[in-house]
Formats: sequence, structure tokens, C-alpha cells
Amino acid sequence: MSGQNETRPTGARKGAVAATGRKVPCEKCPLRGKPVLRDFTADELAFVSNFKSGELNVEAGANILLQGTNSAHLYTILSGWAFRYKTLPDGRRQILNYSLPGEFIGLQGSVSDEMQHSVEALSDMLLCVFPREKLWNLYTNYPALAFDVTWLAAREEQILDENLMNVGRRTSLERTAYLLLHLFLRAEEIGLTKADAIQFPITQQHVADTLGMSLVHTNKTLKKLAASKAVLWKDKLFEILDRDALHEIAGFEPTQQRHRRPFI
Amino acid sequence: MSGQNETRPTGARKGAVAATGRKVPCEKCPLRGKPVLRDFTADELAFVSNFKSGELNVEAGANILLQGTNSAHLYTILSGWAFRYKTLPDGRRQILNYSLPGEFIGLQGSVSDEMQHSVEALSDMLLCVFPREKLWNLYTNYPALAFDVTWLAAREEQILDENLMNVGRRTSLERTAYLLLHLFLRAEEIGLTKADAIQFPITQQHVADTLGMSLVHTNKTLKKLAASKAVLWKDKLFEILDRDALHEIAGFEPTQQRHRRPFI
DNA sequence: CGACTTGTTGATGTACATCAAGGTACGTGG
DNA sequence: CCACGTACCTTGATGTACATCAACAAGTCG
Repeated sequence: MSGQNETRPTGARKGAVAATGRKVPCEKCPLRGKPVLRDFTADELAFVSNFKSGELNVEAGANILLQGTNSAHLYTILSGWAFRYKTLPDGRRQILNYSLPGEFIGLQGSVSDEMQHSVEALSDMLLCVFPREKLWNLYTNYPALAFDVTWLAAREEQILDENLMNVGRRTSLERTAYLLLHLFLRAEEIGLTKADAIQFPITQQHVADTLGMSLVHTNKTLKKLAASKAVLWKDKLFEILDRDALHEIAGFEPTQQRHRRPFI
Repeated sequence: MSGQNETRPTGARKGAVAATGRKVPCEKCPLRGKPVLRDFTADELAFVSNFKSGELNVEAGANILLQGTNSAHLYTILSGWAFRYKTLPDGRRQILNYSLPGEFIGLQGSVSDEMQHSVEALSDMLLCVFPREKLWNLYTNYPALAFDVTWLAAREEQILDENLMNVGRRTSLERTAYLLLHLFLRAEEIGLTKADAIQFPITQQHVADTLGMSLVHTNKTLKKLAASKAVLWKDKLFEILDRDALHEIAGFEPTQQRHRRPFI
């Protein structure tokens, strides 16, 4: 029952290890202690450790969840990047959001029959695996954790709101600046940046599919952005040269508290 | 403390009555018995009746919630339509989603300090008012209701996903058809339609701001849609003449179960 | 065996011509 | 006055085509 290979990536380097040994206990989770995570009680940590059914290694490019299927699992990200997306029958793709360490994957599926979107790994990833059916247990016995789940869902909603505003009402230059700044800030929050630089595992095609633009136009827009000297993006290395200028171009409105995260 | 007028609409016909008499007990809620609502236990209904602090009448055009503020209340809609939106400093507006009877307003605010969007009434409305601070009580004592709240949040997320895909990757004609069909189906679900017709409380400007298009282009696109004989929209009355054709134009993918709703 | 070609592929960069969408202006009708 | 309708011109975005460059695999030769 557990370990259905519908969710196993197509060539995971170490293969699926769902529902087997738990290597990293939550107490030693690399994300513990980060300011994005709230403090949990020992009781909560114990429950979550027990909730967790194992870990999963996923290779870059592999599909973690597939639109139209129904996974028995729920994941949190220990390391690596992924993105959520939908496709139309004719192949047009819209990237909905990105998923970074400390975030959930597959919560929507816990609440509806079929996944309405797919999730693909951008880099090699390490995931924590949770059996979906135990989620109810969490709601009945750990209301604080249940609230955290709701909190995460609401936060995802806020990001989607911003993305929708971005795609619908900003110019291509603003959009592009906004997206890069947004991703940088999320990564910075969890300590993935060094100074004002970061390794972005995304291509221009991802940017295009996130912002609803063509690849060609995305390329031109990125060139224009680079010409402003606000950022430098070359060979996967993204660097912010002038934070104020980037904020200015993006029309960025500081989006408040991102802290208080649920269990990992 | 309760009844702050920051949340009182600018000219509500009957004024704010939050935290006062409860007129419609949940047992007699007009929405009870609709298939979109799950069955609740007597205990749950009693709790919700007590959770509810009153009702609020809102006039069309009034702001229910305002971006940047923090309301002490949470609402559910008994009757009437509203829309969620964000604005940029220069006035550009993006409508994020619409809110219909049986849905929540202001959940995001329960989870973050400041409202990241505004909500405006499209028609005269009747709202149920709940004090935000009692939400925690719901989580500790009524896990099934807590799960319902999460369910609602996830459903909102699904709609946002679709909207984002719509704005980002569909043509203007597809977008327009999709939006109208989407709204019609949501209204149909709660019995707001007669045959294949409905009173839409929205203008072309709303459509434009939802789909990220200019007013002029929205007008042209609606004309083109009308020319297809799939729909007829005149004087607020929207009618579907050919459901299959509309599905076809919209590239609509039947989006599964919308049922199981939380308390009202 | 190692070094040097060759071919392939994916990501990026750029130049057109074309088209979809925007903006302004000015109608109408209620 | 506001919502809708339509004409005109402008601009932003697309699609196609093609060039560059690095990474990588296969094969060849010294």
C-alpha cells in the first residue's frame, strides 16, 4: 500500500525509500533552529517523528507529484528546490510557485481526490515522507500543528495572490525583477544565500513559464534588467548588485512576516 | 473592542451589528441542506452558533476588508457576492478571486498580521461575523471543523492556481470564456442560477481586472465571445446558450469535487 | 592509454516580421 | 454619470529562424 511507485521519480539516484528507515530524526533536522521555524514542544516533535514514515531522494528533473494522480504521501523538503505547475492539453505550461526547504509538497492532495497540479524537482532533493492518512490524527491530537498546516496553506495563498497580481498587472520588466527578488528573499530566509548571491537552479524557460511570457521575450527582458546593473545572473549564479534598485524596478512591497513554520 | 468600524463598510444600509444579536441560528441557515455543505453534528452546530458573534449587512460597493489593515473579524457569506483584490500604488488593480455565499472572508488575516488584500462587496450582502480570537478554540475542540477550515483554504488555493494558469497561459478569448464559465458553475453549485442563466453583479471592468486585460480589449473579446453564440450577457443577465461550445472555447477541464464545506 | 575530433543537446542570445493588446478618443443609452 | 461600444494608431509580445557556447558521449588516432 505504501510505496506506490506512481510517486517515485523516474530515475531517482538512490531510489525511493518511502516508508522505510528514518535517518534524520526531527530533533536533528537541519532546519531546526532556523528563525523561520517556530519552537515546538517535545511532545510535538515526538509525534512528528512518528508521523514521518521515511525519506526520499529525488533527482533533478524528476516528477514528485503528477497532475491527475493521487499520491498517498505528503512531503516536506529537507533540501533542494522544486516547482509546482499545471499544463494544458496542448502543452502550454504555467508554473504556479516554487518549493524550498521547510515547505510542504502535496497538501492540496490531502484535501481533494486528485492532484490538480504537478511538482517537479529543480535540483537533487531530500524529502521527508508522511502518510497522508495520519494527517487526521494530527488534527485530532495536535491542534497547534493543525493550525500550522493551515498557516502554511494561507502562506501559499498569499504567494499565489502576489504572483497573480504580478502576471496580471505588472509589466514584463517589473514581473521579472519581482520574481527574482521574491525567490532570492525566500532563499535568504532559510540561509541559502551567501552575501547577495545564490545558486539559482532555474532556467530562463522557468522564468518564462512562471511569468506567462515567451522564452524570447523573457530573454530580452532579462537583458534589459541586467543592463540596469541591479542584478547579475550568469551560469546559474544570481547576484543582487543593487538591492534598492531592484526593489524599485520590481515595485516590491515588503510582504511582512514569513516566520512561524510548522513541523519538519 | 468588538465592532471596530475599520471594517464597517462605508454606508452599510443597516450599519454594523457585529457582536450583537444573532438573528439566524446556524440550524436555520439558508445554506443548510445544500449539497455543497457536509453534514455537521449537533455539537458542531452548537459550537458554531456560539462562535458566531452576529451578522453584518453590507451595501454593494462597500469595502469589507482593506489591504494593510487588520480586522478582528472573520466572515462567512450568507448572501451576496464580493471580490478579493490587490492594488499597486499607481492604481493598477488585480482581482484575485470572487467570494460567494458559503465561503470565508478574511481567513488569511487570521494567519498573518496584516491583510494583504482588500475585499469589496459586489452586491448587497449579509455576512456572519466571527471573532477571530475564538478560532483557536475551534482548533483545540473541533478538529473536524479545523480540517474544514484547511479544506477551504486549499480550495481557494486551487482556484488561484487555475486563475494564474488562466491569466498566464491562455489567450484572451479562452480566459474570458473560462472566467464566465467558472463563475457560473460556482453559482450553480449553490443554487443561484435558473436554468442556464444568472444575474451577474460584475461589470466588464471587473472582468478586465480579473484577467489582466484592458477594458477596451475585454470589451472586444466579450463581443467575439458573444459572436460565437455560446453565451449571452446583457444587462447583468448572463446566459449560457451552448454549454459544450463554452467548455470548448474555455478549454475547461472539469475541476472535480467542490463539495464538503465547513460550517456556516 | 590518453588526447584529440566529431556530433548532439540544452541553454542562451539576437534579428526580423507579425500580431495581439494597449491607450486615447469619442460615440451611445440608461 | 457610469457602463458599454467602437475606431484609430501605437506598442509590447510572439514566433520563427538562426547563431553561439558549454557539457557530454562516442569514436578515432597518436
